[in-house]
Amino acid sequence: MTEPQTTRKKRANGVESRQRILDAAVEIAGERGYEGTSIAAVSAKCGLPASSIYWHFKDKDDLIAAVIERSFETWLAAVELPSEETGTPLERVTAMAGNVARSLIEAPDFLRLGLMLALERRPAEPRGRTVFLQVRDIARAKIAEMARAIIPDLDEKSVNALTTYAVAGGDGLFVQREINGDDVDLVALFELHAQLVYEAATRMAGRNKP
Amino acid sequence: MTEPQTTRKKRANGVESRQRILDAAVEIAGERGYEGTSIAAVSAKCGLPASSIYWHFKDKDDLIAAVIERSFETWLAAVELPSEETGTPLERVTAMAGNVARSLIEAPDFLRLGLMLALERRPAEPRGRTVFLQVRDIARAKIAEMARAIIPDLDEKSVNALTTYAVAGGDGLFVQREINGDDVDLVALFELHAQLVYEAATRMAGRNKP
DNA sequence: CTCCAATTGGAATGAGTGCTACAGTAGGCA
DNA sequence: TGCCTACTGTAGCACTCATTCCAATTGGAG
Repeated sequence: MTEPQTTRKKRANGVESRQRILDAAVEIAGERGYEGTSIAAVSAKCGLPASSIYWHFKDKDDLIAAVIERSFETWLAAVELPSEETGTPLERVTAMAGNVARSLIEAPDFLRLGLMLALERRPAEPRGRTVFLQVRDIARAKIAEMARAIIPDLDEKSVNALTTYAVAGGDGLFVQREINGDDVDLVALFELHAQLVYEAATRMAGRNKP
Repeated sequence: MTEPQTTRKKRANGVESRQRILDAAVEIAGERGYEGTSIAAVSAKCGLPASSIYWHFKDKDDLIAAVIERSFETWLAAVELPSEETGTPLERVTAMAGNVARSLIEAPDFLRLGLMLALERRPAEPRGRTVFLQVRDIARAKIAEMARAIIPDLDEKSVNALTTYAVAGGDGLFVQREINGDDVDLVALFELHAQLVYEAATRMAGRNKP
């Protein structure tokens, strides 16, 4: 308690301040979007003056990008915990979908904010939007890879269409829950989605090599 | 040409001005969202001074709500044109889905702007958001009604889940296209979606009354 | 013509915007 | 002890925001 070892104790509470700023920013940005997130509002919510925000972040764009990055990491931590490796392929896929659904309930900021940024198409694209799209492409690639692994007979065009469809379903179901609230059973709908995509995949594969 | 009959010819070009304002506003709002839509920007784009905008619309909120309403009507006109009444139920459902997809390509403003508003959750909800959610519920009810008509054995819980899933898929696929652009074949994916939902529906019905 | 209402033009208002400059403070290290 | 770096606080800049006021303009009605 007196002496920290590896990372020496920061002289001031700068790290904590940074977190407080990000906490405030993620809340406001999730409520009001990019333009609606004013430095003054973040400052008021976290109790730190604007100059502190500008000490920690280059500008507003940088702040929003950092918010996206951190909320992505939070979400990743929520998804990647358990991964059932047993059971039929359908069971595995369904379990994973349920897992993603639960992680989105637990840490929805990433996708909510990301979709808000993604739908905007302003001339000068905010860095946060770029970050979101990159990170999203990684998730997309993972799904595609899984599809190829489970059903090797699929041609690339089918893999592509199925992956797009799978991601889209996830987005859409998430949006439903954001709109209609807790009476949308996200886990059940994600599991249904996984099942339908899986069946479509096997059918597509069968059409190629019967 | 000399004498109009029912509605007398307006003295000035007020109606056309209103349209020009809405045209400019729908473009900017679709780019930048609610907060990003400034009266000054709309004024610059449509060539009319801010005072004219305030003559036609009570305030910014009123303008955005009007934008939503008009773009909804535009979209409705694009959807409701043809409706195949022949073929198997699956063919009819698929044809309708393709129709919706084409209408969304032709008139995407309504859903793009609506989703942007829907994802925001600011304390004082903008009127435009309310309008969007109401109008969306109507579309939802139509889908549910169609599901009951085509597959009468479905219990209400299944109808509800399937309807939510169907709408969510539509939203999600639309978002994919907004993000990834024209290399997303919206019509094909909507048709795939319709097929999968239809099959899930028949299976659910079979589980009830085999 | 005059009168009136519909519409436009431009300027002004006051609050809020992102952002910066800079002085002040406090902890770790010499 | 004093210096350096990390951070906080105040004040303010230049600009934009939504909104309002009011003086033109325009075109049909009497």
